[in-house]
Amino acid sequence: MERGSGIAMWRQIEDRVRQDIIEGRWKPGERLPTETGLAQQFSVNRHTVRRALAALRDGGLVRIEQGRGTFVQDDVIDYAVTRRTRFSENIANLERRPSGQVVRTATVRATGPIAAALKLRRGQQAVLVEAINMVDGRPVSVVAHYFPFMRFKGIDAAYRETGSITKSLKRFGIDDYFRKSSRVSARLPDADDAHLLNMARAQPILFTESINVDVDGQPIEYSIARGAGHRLQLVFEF
Amino acid sequence: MERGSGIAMWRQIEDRVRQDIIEGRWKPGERLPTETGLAQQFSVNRHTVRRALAALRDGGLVRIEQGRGTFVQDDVIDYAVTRRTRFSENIANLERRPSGQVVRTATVRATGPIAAALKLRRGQQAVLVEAINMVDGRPVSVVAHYFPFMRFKGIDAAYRETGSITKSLKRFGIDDYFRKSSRVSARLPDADDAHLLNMARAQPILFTESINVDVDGQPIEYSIARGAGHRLQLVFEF
DNA sequence: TTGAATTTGTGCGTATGTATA
DNA sequence: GTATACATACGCACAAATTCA
Repeated sequence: MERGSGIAMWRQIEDRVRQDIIEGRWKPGERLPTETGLAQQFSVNRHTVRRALAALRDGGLVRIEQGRGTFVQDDVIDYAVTRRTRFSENIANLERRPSGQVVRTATVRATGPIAAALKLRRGQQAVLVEAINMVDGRPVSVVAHYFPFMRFKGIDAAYRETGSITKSLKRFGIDDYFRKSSRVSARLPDADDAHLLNMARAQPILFTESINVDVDGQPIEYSIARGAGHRLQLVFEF
Repeated sequence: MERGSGIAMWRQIEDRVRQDIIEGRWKPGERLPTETGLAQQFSVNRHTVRRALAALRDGGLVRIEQGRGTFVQDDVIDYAVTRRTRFSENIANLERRPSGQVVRTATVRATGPIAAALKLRRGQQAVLVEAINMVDGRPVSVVAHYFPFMRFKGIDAAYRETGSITKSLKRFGIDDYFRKSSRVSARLPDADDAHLLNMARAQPILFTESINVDVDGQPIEYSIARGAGHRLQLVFEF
C-alpha cells in the first residue's frame, strides 16, 4: 500500500482484497469488514474503499448488499448449450438442483425480432412466459419465452403447473425439439433484471437470444435469456 | 428531472442522456458536452453527472476519454460462430474490412487448460500468438492463440507475415479445420485488454475459450478471446 | 409494532493529479 | 507552457435498507 506510487489507492486496495479472496483468507459467502472498517485499516477515505469494492463487484468477486454488508461471491455453473438444450437436465447433470419460478405470463402481439424468429406476420399473437431459472435455490438467469399463440395457446398455464418448458411442450404434442441458433452478447442488466438475479447493476450479464424448432424445423419458441455473468458459463459443443 | 422523487438524480440523468442517444439527438461518434457543462445543465454537482456517465459507459452507450471528452459509441458486429469459423471471411461477409495486428508471440510451456485442450503433457511446449482483431481499423477482440509446438513450430512467423490464422495453418499442411467447442462468459477486462480494445475497464467483455481441431479431430489450436462486449455479438448456429 | 443502531447508497464541495490539445 | 477535461481523493451530511432489541 503506497501513496504517490503512480497506482491509484483504490486500485491497490482492489488488488489486495482480490488476492486475499483468491488465496482463501476470505472464503465464498463470508462477509468482509464494513466499508468504514476497511477505510481505517487502509488509512483512506470511505469513498476510496467503495471504489475498490465496486471494482471487485464488477469483477464478480464480491456482492454488495445495502444495509447488510459486502460478501465474497460463490462459484460458477457450466451451462452446456447444444442442439438439445434442456435446463433441468443440464443442471441435474452437474449434480445440482434446478428449479423455476414464473415472473409473468402474457399474450402479446409479435413485433420485429419475435415475429421474425417465430415466422409470424407482424401483429399475430404470441404467448410470453417469463421465468427465473434457479440452481440450488439461487437465481442464475431470467428468461422470456415466446411461443406462437395459434399452436401453443394455454402453454403459460402448463408452465405454471409443470415449471418446465420441455414438459409444457409435451402437452402440445412436441416430444422433441432442437435449438436452431443462439446470439450471445455481454451487457449490463437493467434495474429489474439486476433485482431478479440478486446482482449489482454494474455486474455483466450474458444476454442470449435463442430459437428452438420442432422436428420439422418449424420455430416453436424464441427466448431472450439474461444470465448472471459471473455465475454462468455457456459451453457450446459443435 | 425531479429531486426527492425516490429516484436518484444520477439515474434520472442517465436515463435522460440514454434517451437522447437512442432517439438520435446525439449521434454515434459525437462528443457530449463536458461534465461541467452537463452539471450546470442539470443543476447538479459534477460528481453526480460523472456517475450517470459511468453508468452509460458501463452500458456501452458512451466512451469516456481522459483529457478529450465523452463520446457516443458506435454500432455492433454480428460474429458468426459455426463449426467452420474464420475471422476474415466472417467480417468480409458483413461487408466490412477485417485486419489483424500481432501483440506478441512466444513459446510457452503448456499448463492446465492449455495442455488439456491441446492434449499435451504438462511441460510440453506450445506456441503463443496474441493478436488484435480489427474491423474497419477498430479493435473488436484480443485473442491468444496456442498451437502445439511440435507440429507448428514457426507458425508465429507465418502469422506475422500473413496476418491470418487460416493462411498460417495452410503452410503447415492444414487445408481445413473445425471448431470443436467454445466456452463463453461475460467479464470485465483487465487493464491491458481494456487498453488494447480502447474501452473502459467497467465495460463488459465476451470471454471465449475455443478449441479448433483438424479433419482427424486432433486439436491444433486453443484460443482465449476477449471481445468488446458492446461492439460484438456472437451468433451460434446449430 | 416501534425505534435505534448498523451498513451501504447518494450527493455536495473542494483540492490535486494526469492526459490532451 | 497554458488551458481544458477527465481521474483520484478527502470530508461531511443525509437517505435507504437491514437487523435486532
